[in-house]
Amino acid sequence: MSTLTQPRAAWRDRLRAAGLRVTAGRLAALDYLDDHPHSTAAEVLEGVAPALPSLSAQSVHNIVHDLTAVGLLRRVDLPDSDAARYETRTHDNHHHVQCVVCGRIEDVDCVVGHAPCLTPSQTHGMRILEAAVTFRGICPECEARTRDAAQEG
Amino acid sequence: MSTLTQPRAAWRDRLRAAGLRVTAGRLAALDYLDDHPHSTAAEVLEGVAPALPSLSAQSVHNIVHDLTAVGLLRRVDLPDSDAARYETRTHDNHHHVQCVVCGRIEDVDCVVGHAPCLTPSQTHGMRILEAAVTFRGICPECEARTRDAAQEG
DNA sequence: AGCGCTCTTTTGAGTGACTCAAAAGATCAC
DNA sequence: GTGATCTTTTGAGTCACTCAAAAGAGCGCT
Repeated sequence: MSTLTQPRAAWRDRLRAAGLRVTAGRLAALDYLDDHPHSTAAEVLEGVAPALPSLSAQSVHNIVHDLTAVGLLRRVDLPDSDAARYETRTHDNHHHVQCVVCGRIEDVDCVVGHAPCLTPSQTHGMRILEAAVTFRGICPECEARTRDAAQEG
Repeated sequence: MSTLTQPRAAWRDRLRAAGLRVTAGRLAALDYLDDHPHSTAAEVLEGVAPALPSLSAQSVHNIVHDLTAVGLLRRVDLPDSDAARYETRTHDNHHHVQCVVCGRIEDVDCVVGHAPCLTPSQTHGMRILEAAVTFRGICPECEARTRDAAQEG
């Protein structure tokens, strides 16, 4: 049922290549985040619990921290979100759209080469390394629901 | 010595217009944030303490929350920042550059009309309301310091 | 100017994400 | 298999922020 882009064997190789040991917790977290991008540490813990009930919240924090450090995960900080989120899509500098109503998060590719977001008008002398862009919007479902509610009134 | 863009009398009027009472804490917080943009609640508390030692941390949280709600302040959520930041520049949809070394934050105007950041390639059907953009870079001072350190090695 | 209703601030406790540290446990090179 | 080393666990602690009730201040009204 899952739509994993990386089989477990690939994760094993990438963990080893990063100099990290292959553990059940790390594989489970990578699998879960591959299938459920933009999850918080708490969500990873909950999602992994059925298969790995012994995994502690602490370990999940260690895991996402370590895997982010070696580039196997990317940390996503969204405005108005209390907890950090993580995803397996790394090194492609994509951005995110979030529905302000339901909180749904989707990826948005950044057009490499054009990257208009990387050329701000004034940089205060700073050399720009990257741009973190979060679009806030309303998804079709929530917009329809809002419209329906308005018509009923 | 201060470079306030708004005299106190203006803040009084804007507070009253928003239906809020004029209190010493609110005026002090507005003054401080006008002079020290992108400050956290803790920084506001510290900066205001000399003039208003009785003001509690709780009150500062109330103040920035309430003033943000009525549009007198704007909340800024920066990646890798544990605390929310606030500024008096509202309603002009500007963005921010942050130095990844020293953490310095500067404003970046958004070119109204062109606003390339508001037209992502795919929106997943979402109607985009706004884009929150944070540029990460290195400020001249930190770059020079890095260069000097490299030459010494 | 003074009274009093209402909004603010204060005080105190509590939540939730995350960190630090030491001991128990698992991984992997040999 | 065995042991050194890395991970996980367990437990305590920090920090930003919230909730709630009582004390206090602002301001409309007379």
